[in-house]
Amino acid sequence: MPTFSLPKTYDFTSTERRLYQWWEENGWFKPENSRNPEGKPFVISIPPPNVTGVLHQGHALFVALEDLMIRYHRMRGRAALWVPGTDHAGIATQLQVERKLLAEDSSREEIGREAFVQACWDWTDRHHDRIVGQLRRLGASCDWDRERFTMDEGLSRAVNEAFVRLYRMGLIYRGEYIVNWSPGLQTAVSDVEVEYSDEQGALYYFKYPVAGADLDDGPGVGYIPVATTRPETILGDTAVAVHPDDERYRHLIGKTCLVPMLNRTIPIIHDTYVDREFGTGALKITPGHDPHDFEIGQRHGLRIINIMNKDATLNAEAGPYAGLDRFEARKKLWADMQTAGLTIKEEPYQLQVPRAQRGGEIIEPLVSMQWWLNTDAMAQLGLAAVRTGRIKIIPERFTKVYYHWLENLRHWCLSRQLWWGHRIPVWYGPDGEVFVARSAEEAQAAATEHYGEAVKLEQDPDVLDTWFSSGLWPFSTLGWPEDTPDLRRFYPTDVMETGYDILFFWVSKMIMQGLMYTNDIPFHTVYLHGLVRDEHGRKMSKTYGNVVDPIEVMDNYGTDALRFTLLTGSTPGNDMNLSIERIRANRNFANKIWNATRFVLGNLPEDFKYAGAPDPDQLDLPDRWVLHRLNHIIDTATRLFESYQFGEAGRQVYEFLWGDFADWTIEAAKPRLRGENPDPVRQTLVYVLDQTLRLLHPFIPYVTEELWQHLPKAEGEAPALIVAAWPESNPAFENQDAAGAFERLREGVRTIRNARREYGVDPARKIAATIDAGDYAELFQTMAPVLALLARLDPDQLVFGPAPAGEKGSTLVAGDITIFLPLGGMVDVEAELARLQKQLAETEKRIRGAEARLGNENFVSKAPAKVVEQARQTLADLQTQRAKLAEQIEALA
RNA sequence: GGGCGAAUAGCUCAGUUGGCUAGAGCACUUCCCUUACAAGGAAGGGGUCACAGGUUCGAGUCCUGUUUCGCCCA
Repeated sequence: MPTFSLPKTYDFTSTERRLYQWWEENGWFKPENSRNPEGKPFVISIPPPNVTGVLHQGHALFVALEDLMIRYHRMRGRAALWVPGTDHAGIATQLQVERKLLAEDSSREEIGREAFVQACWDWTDRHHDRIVGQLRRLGASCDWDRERFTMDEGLSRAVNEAFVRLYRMGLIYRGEYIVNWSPGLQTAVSDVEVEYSDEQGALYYFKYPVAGADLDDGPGVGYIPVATTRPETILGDTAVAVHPDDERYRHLIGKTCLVPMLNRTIPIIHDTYVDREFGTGALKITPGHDPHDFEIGQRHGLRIINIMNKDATLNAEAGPYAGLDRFEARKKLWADMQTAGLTIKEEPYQLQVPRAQRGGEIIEPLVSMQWWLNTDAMAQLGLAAVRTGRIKIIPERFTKVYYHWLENLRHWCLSRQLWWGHRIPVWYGPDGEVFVARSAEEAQAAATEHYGEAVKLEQDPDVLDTWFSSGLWPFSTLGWPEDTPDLRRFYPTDVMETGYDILFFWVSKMIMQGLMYTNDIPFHTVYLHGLVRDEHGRKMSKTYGNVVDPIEVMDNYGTDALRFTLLTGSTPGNDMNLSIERIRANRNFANKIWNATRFVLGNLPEDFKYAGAPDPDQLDLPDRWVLHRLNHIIDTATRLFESYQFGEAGRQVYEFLWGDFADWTIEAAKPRLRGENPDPVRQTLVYVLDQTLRLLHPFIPYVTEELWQHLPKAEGEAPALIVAAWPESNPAFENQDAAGAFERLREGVRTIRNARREYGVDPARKIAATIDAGDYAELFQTMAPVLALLARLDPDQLVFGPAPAGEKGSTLVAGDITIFLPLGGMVDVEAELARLQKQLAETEKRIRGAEARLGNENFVSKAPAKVVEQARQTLADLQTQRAKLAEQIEALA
């Protein structure tokens, strides 16, 4: 009878690659091939992974979420477009290539800039296929024909265009300010690329000698006591500051003191920034090597001394300490000061050490010449876009974080002293004249005009911060600055889905830059996900050895299992703990769907004609019930999708498929499939399964597509689940009565099963039963074969009506249904009595609760009618149950 | 120092306009290879929803405070 045979377990390895290829070959990832190609688009730009990176759970999570949204909207008939691509990841890539050169006993300096950039391209090309292949493996339904790379020609043009525009608006300027310098990487990094770690250090107290006084005259006269965590910066001090109201030091304001060991004369100034409570209450000022000091220095017109070389050794300004590394210099200077009697004490101190986000080395603040972006106006635009609700952030609490950050945004240091990246589109003439242009040719032309003759120009050696090009991503990938058809049709995009950890790095920059150049928001919704941690909530790290490799997981449990775990285990904005146990459970879920489908297909005759949505009037109770439930689950899932509660949607459908469809619908179908009129049962099974596979497709695309392909199709149905229509609830399936009746049947079955266990009835033994179902008697009677199968009753001894008098057995009460099991000698009268009394006690307790509730005038008058009605119904049911129980107890006693 | 999040079963977590006896997976107990599925089925045990107040007819859910842990910002 079966028209084919599916293997007993779902083999994902053979399925996944084949299906992905099939989808792609048919062009279903493209908006042009959606069911409604001219319809409203739904667009996501991928957060471009580092092109040289390796897939981790963060990637897996974002792919799962974004692919889910894309597939959902595609099924809903939107022209869904997911724009893929990768990021050149300036520092990360450069570091990798440098490491490789080092292994070959070479260096970037040795091979030169041009060869180095070429090496980076080679490296990029080699790694590109790996990361992209891994994204594909996750099932990402991106339009690969539209794939972009941040360094490709079009995007590079976009970067230059953006830079030139900002420059002409007067927002980009070159200046010598304090930056976060990474000595190992030999480049400036932006504020967001610095992380502060709490580390044990020391606070060094020492004497700042007052000029013309004697040290021995003590604090406040001979010297000012000062404390610092970085003694080597003393060498760059250009003032000592005290609070203007500080009695201890105010008389010294205007005098000068001498820099220890160097004996440079520096002024003693006053500034309310000084915290009198901290340290000694006096502050050394090093404008060249501390951001706060830099600001104080600007206020007071102090000299800036740079004591450090780019590699963090000290320079000539450090006098005798020149040439020493920063930490050696700290030791030596302190030792010398001890000898000179200038030190007071050292005490342990918890300090916040600035470290590079990449590489982790200690960042040195220092002053250098960089290109800067004035973000004041952009920040206002970015704030307004969210404040007015044009852009919504999910979860909502992150809007506050976003506001706070933008309200305090400082100018953005755009230059990076790297070789891998977008070269800053600035050229210098022989006299230092600046030419900012979209290309070398344009710069040359401008220079020729300026000088009246062709001159040789030098391009700025630096590259731009990677995040500058990433900030253009949602529109540069669609063709901006050209006015392309894609840009017109697909911009603004819809959702930006990414991790909350890059809200500042990236999301804010896309919003600001989008508003700046496109005069529009880049997306209307920002959906932020959390970090994927290990099963005990620890951050995954190679050193811990707790990394759960997505590739390995997919090898062992399948892509669907991984996706479903990530999707149902996470809630927006919260970190999630990923455990293999859970993944295994979800692999089992895939297998459950597989086998449920096997059952359905195995029960279809060869000439089966699928009619689509069944006519409920032709159906039995279990079918009408499951359609009613299906209706509910469709509405619930859709509502949850629309409110971005994907995890909850997945869990609900899971419960439905396993708990309602597999455990009850299929079981209840079994006897009827063997009965006289199996066709309506088959129709229902196919229909419900078809609809459920649709609901699950965005979560677990592979197993659902594979199975859906085997299902019979209605006339004119889509060729693949990926482009099939999202289910809609059907008012004709709404049937509260059938739902209620089947729930009672379920309750009856459960009660019988429970009693069988309690009395130790052999599971294989079919027993007799007399069921008094009251108002449901007729319905139950028609369901006799179903009841018999589910509760393992003997169909020949299944009687409907009142329990026979005087027979030995057990009487079960479930609501208004009474079931008598003639178990004869297995039943002990006393135990039976005790069981019934226990149930009666419980029932009475609940009745008291319900009565108290309904007796409350306020509840009846204030609670919604629906809730009150439900409470009354519950009470009535309980009262019926109580009466039946009392009856039984009396009969036994 | 400021802000945010978490605290619910042994473990990992759901629980979003406040409304049935607070759910799931894993683990646990007992039983079953019943022709869809042992990656399964059936029946169970297990929770003072961190603590203390408050609002409300009704609070895991809202408000205030406290404790512990984590994150972000300065």
